Amino acid sequence: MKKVSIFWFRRDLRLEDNHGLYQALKENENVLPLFIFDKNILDKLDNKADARVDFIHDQIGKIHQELAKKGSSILVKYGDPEVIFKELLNEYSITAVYTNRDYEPYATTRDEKVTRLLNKNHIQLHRYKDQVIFEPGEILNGSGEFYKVFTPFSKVWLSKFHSAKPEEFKPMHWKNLLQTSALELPSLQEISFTKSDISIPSKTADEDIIAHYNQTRDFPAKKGTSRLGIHLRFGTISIRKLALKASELNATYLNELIWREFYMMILAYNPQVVDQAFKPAYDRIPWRNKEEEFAAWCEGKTGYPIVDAGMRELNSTGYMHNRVRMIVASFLTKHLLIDWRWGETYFAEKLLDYELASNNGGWQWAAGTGTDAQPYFRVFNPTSQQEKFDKNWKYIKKWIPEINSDKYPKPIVDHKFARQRAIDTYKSALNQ
DNA sequence: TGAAATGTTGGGGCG
DNA sequence: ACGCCCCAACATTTC
Repeated sequence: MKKVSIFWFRRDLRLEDNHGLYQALKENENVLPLFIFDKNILDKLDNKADARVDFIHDQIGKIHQELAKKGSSILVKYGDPEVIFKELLNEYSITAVYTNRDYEPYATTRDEKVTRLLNKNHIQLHRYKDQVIFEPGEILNGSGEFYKVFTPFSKVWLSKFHSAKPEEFKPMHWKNLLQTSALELPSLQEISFTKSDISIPSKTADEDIIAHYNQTRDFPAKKGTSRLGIHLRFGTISIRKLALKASELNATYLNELIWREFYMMILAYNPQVVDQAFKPAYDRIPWRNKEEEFAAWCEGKTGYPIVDAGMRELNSTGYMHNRVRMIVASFLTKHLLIDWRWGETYFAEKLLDYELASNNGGWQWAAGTGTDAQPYFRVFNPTSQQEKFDKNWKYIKKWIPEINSDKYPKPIVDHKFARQRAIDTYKSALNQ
């Protein structure tokens, strides 16, 4: 049996500045890169033309080609990771396994199982910090507890960041890759998926966009946001490089990266937020949950142009501008009084840049149920939001061509009425 | 990273 | 010059 060390790729699909890969190559010879299409995750996706799976498949293909140039290859498997590792133990003499940490509830459980399996075989699973600047537990308050409010968290984050800037992991010791002929990659069909017709934007972060982020980010008709979400999700860019760039270019943008880590930390310490309000009292709200209203929201037929434009952008591109995400989330939870979990699930299915921690945090923020939440009586006015952020109707017209015709629906509910209903409903639920 | 209602202030018109 | 009113602009409170 061939003696190898394994580097297990997950949400870090790049060869440059990859912490775990760097360590594996530095400390071992014959490093075999591995990727597993995780059946546990993929089986839950109903859409078998999911652009994210397509994207991952493409990225693995690119890594495969890059490794071939170095005389190596990536081993790609499809199945339950624990089962796959059992098989690998029979095929290879494994000296160690390296990987980067992932803090989501499922990932944590999976990694514990794999750790137990490997340890039984006297193999270590070495895990490294790679997808964040500061991971859960690194930023705590004076009493050693996690922060429940963003602002003090961000102050500590920034001071730590400025006192010790992250460095790129290089040079990579490529000579320690296992030299092997190219291993076969499974096709999309072999993992039960097909090509999506949604294409993923390139990862070249336009520096101008980041530099002007604070001035342009709120206007959905402009190219004012980086659209790097999916690349942060799957690790096709390095958070270290991006955070350094952000700290040079735009404090507001850097702040968004801190929000990302804030919500990752909140999720790691409070895994129950996946399906419960961070503030338990808010689970007493009697959601109306009208199916037909939810359908109208999903389809972009609420009769509120800024809401409908956002939902249509999401449905046809897998992306929605961040300002509009807040507006549609406020509308669903406040105007229609539909459970934030319904909206969160819909976003999870549609958003290419879907990140559990951020999506959950954002929805709980909008619904007013989360940490550092907006008070429940803050109800976005979809009309004034539109007047502020899309006053020339440019974004709206792009996504709702029939906006001025009689085909466009009348408002699903009167704003003034719905606002009052939301405030009253929240108030009486919380006073119980 | 609200919005709407209510309160305050101060300038200008006017007797 | 003064008081009064109106009202816009801004500030504060309330939901």
